[in-house]
Amino acid sequence: MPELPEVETIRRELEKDVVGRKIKSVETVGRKSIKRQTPAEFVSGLEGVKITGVSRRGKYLLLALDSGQVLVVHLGMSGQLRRAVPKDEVAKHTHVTVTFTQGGQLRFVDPRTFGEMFLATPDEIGSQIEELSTLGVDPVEAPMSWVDFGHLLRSRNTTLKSFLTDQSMIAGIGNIYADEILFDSGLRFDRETGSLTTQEIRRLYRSLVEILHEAIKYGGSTLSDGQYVDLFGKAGDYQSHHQVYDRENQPCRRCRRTDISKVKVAGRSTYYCEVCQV
DNA sequence: CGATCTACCTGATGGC
DNA sequence: TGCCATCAGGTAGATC
Repeated sequence: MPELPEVETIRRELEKDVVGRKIKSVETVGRKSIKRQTPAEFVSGLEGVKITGVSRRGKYLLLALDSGQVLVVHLGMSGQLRRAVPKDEVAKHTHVTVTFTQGGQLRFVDPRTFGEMFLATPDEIGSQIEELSTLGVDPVEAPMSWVDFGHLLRSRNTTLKSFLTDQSMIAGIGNIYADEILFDSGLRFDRETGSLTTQEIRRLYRSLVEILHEAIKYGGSTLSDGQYVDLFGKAGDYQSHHQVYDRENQPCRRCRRTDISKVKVAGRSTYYCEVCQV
């Protein structure tokens, strides 16, 4: 579900809304979302602790705590963080409920349970925890030069889509934004990383940064299943700006001559325009 | 190293 | 109406 733009939308809201709050109590249900430590360890690491900041690396949210630990949140395919008050109805698949001393709650809801929450130290995040320590550059938090991007691109011998969605290269791009970025740059998903001209590299990097920023501006993408919503349950708006994703057999908005194609690559859908992307 | 498939889950949707 | 197959924003691990 959520890729960089959706996670960044939530990060910005958390920054305004939960930083400075103190955690009174934490309730976990089962351990579908708490996989790396016992629920008791998780709960005791949070109770009485204050949230001091919220950052993001790729699709990971990092809530800094005044205990020195970090609350790491990954939303997986279907995870949601939702602000609530205790009397609000508890949604199905609510696995973690954090209650603040000043009132109000933060709830983690995740039907498919691919998401998770855990506590770690900054040290562990930097060196021990594989997924985080091997994460590539975040293109919104730490943009690089297109020249460096070119070096990174050439360090791998694969297709553009597989490069873009490789979290150890560029952090945060998933299936939707890879397709949108490739369309915007006029490049096919199956072009080899080593085949790009200097101009194409520059165009790809410019599209990458632009698309992600545009998507953040519109609050991310909410597809027809309505799964992605922000902290307050609000859907994103960027889906109406999609040029290719989920637009199979609809006319290309650029050339207007062709219908958008959809193919399966390594089990995932890929949308593209046969005419506009070469 | 790189490509592909599987598994982890629940729920929505479409065909018959 | 039910039943079955297929699909879904992610990631890790096995296999070739």
